Amino acid sequence: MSEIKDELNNCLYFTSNKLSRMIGKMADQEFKITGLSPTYAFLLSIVNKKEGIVQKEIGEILHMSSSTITRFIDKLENQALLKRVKKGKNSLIYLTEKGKQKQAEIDQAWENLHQRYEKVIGSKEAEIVENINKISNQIEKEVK
Amino acid sequence: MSEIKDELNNCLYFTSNKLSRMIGKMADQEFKITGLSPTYAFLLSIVNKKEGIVQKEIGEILHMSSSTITRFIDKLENQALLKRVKKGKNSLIYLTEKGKQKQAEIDQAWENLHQRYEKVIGSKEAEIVENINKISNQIEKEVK
DNA sequence: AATTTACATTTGTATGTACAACTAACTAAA
DNA sequence: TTTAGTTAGTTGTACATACAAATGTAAATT
Repeated sequence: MSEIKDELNNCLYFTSNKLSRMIGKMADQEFKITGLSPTYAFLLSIVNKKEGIVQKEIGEILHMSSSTITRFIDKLENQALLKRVKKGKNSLIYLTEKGKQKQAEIDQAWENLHQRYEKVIGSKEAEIVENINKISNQIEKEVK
Repeated sequence: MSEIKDELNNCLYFTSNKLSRMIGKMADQEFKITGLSPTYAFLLSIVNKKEGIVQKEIGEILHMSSSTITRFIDKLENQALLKRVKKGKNSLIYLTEKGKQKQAEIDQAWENLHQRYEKVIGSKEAEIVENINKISNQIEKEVK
């Protein structure tokens, strides 16, 4: 019984799933002030940094499949936070005024989230995040 | 543009989501031989270690909500891999013969998964997993 | 014993995400 | 310039997961 717990806790698949769900909850809480879930907010930030970006590139930045990006953009377009401009086979994405105005809230939420988890995990934060990032990139290569 | 990538890569929420999706893919591949997805397989292993376990405890071990566990068990029961025995307000969970026979495959898949990602992330493996585990436990406390 | 409170499980519903199949548009080769 | 191949985006469908409300059962209080 406690063996199986140990086995799970030694499993990268299991622990990183767990971490993802937990930090996800924290992020949901902090991004509540924006009325968006964190990933949607990040997508908006990406467009904010590069108006006219194409969907494919958004997918690459977020490491998400293009169908997922289509769906996210559908929703954000419905909420009038961004708009598509079709150009040949591409869709160029731009923020609306309303989308631009969200940005301040998003930045705030993002900062709050960082501060909150930094308080929990302490000073090793940067190192840990970097490690996680490195591993996931390696696995990404291995897996596709 | 590259700034936003950096910002994302420094964000624990984002990186751990990414890691979770990537290792998830790897795990799906390795658990294909069992005909189950990894979490279902883990659930079966838990029951295997403790026949008659109640659902609540399974949820605690897997750190998942009880409704999720209900749904998982529904499916595994449909596949005749385990069965519920109602006892008062509890459901006691037991493996069927078929469920017991799966166990060897599951252990194999699990081992294959470990070996595969160990090859990728190298010798720091244990340390990294432990770190992730610690962090997610801390965050879990903070967040509920 | 009757009533309230607490707890375990289930159900309804919603969200994030992926894959495979499809369409539309561009590119290269014949 | 027609044909074949490639790429970007969309749609259908499916799965994991959560939360809140509902149900059923047990325990505690009156």
